[in-house]
Amino acid sequence: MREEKTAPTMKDVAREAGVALGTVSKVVNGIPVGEEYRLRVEAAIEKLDYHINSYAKGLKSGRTMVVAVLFPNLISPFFSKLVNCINKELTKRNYRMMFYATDYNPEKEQEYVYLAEHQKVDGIICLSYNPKLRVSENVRLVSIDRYFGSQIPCVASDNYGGGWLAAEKLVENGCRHLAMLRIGSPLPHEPLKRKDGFIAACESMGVPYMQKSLEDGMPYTEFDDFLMEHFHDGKLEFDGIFCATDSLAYVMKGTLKRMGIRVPEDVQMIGFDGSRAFGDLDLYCSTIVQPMEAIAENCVDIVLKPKGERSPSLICLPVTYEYGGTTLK
Amino acid sequence: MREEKTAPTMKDVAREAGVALGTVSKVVNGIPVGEEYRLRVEAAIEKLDYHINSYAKGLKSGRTMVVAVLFPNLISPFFSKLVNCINKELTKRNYRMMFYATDYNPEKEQEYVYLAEHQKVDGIICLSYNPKLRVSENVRLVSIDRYFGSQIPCVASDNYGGGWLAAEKLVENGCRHLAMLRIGSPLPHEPLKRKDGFIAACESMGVPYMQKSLEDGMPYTEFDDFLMEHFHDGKLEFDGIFCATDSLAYVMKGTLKRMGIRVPEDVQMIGFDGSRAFGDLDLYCSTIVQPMEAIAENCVDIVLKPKGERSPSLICLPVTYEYGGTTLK
DNA sequence: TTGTATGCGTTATCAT
DNA sequence: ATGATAACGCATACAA
Repeated sequence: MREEKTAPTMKDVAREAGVALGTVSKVVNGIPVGEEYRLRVEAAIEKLDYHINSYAKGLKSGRTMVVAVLFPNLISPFFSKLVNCINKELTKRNYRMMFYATDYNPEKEQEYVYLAEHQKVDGIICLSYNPKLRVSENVRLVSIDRYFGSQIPCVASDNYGGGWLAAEKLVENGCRHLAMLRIGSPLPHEPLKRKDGFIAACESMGVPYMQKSLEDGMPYTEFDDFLMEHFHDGKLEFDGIFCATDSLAYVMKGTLKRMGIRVPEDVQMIGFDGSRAFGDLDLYCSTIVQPMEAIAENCVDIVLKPKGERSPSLICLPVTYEYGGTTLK
Repeated sequence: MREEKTAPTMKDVAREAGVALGTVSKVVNGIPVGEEYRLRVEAAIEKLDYHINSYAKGLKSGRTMVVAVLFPNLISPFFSKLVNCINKELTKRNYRMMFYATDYNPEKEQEYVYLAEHQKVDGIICLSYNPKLRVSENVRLVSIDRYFGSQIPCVASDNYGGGWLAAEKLVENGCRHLAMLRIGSPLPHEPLKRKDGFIAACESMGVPYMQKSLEDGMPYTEFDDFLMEHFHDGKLEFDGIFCATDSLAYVMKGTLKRMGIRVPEDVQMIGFDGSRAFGDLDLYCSTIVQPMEAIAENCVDIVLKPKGERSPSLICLPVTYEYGGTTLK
């Protein structure tokens, strides 16, 4: 009667190949050994269908080839698409991805950062809403969209440039009075710069603008009120709107339609993110597209850098404008 | 000068608490020890900020508290939402999720199944397109939407019932001539039953119907041709369309609009999945909603069942109809 | 260049 | 109930 079948170990391979344990280890890890030995070991590995035990390896070496990725969720298309890119990038480098959903909850974010550290991941990539996230010195952590200080590298889109570009494009398309709508997390983070860039562009071009920021918890209906306040004799006071996200632009498009205001004939609109229906079909609106692949690539590059190596504390990646039906062009 | 700081181990805790190593292990794992000892150990753990090394534990115990999740990608809203639910469900049970994107590639699917096995995950949940996926006996694997035989449990929506429900709802809304559009993977999988249920309902109600299946690689324009063939004198031959997915319904809505056919006035349309813009805003169409949470819960329940325990080989979960603008009600 | 021996942090099996 | 000790599978320093 056969004993309970258990996965073959290096010891088994060594016995099968008639070499020492250490030799097998070297072959497996690509350390040069005699041609003769290597072939024997490889044959034995093949024959026994041997695979290295990543837990034993991780225990011994301290490296686990796993990166933790912390995002609020996978529901929002921006998040899921970015996580998809990060995963692809990690896979390309033979790393695996452990995913944690933080649900926008600062305590969970902190808890999962600790958890991931104790789980001995090789690095953490997080998109955090916790302004005072703490992280141990031992683990590389890369932040997306939130700058935590010069010790923690942050990767983001060029939000400032994107805001600027949005204003420019609206004006290029003939708008003369702009407005910006956004939902303002009260906490500072990179996407806030969308507003700064937008305003700077307006002032630089000498174009009048107004803006409405909603505090985090407020219902979108506040925006409806804002629109109504500036709606006289069937006409809006502005002819171009920059929404801080595509999601917001999508909602406002509905509101405007209900008010009988035509987009883009009466008012043009630009969003931010580059979200597409079903991930790869139509844009929801004309938009400032974030370079997901580049963000992912930079995050992974940095998170996998050797611990000693210094890395930039903030990387801003260029955005582009894309037409999506809510502007003239 | 302090030595390179390294995480405290059970040994450190034991020394600090003045007890034996084994006692610490017991406390950590909730095995009863003397009150006195327990308190001392707990204090030491607190003081040293001790955390168990999951790799050492995994090496010894064989259990890793990690489940591998294999999906084609995280771009499609159906996938990302379902993965989000699965992750939530795993987290609830203190498990972690390792994610692998298979990119619809059968070889990758097989490779990642092997990889996950060798990585000693406690289970695998996969949505696979590989008809001849092989999996070792040692790992629990749960399949979503594809039945691999009675040894591998499969969780799916009640696709047959969903198809039936779609036909019923269209007729209820006044349709008298139905059509079904779908992109047929040539391989058998549960969603194929959408068609079967639809047809059975049509025949049971005595309602005439036609259907168009596209082979996997074909461009959607084939559907345009199909519509044109059945478009005479500004009128379609049918007044109700069931699309096999919301994504398809979304595309067809565009096509119909370009043809000057009004939805839902001229033709009503029902999709399948329950996808929402931005994950939680509007439905793209009237649709048969898949119960994501229930699917996730069942997958996780089964995948975490002890190895010996038998589980059902197929679970079909009830779907619901939801109005989304492309039907009269 | 190859083989041997030790230890990584845990769990589990024993005596005590 | 507690404590000493032997694995778990691998990497590596060191000896041959």
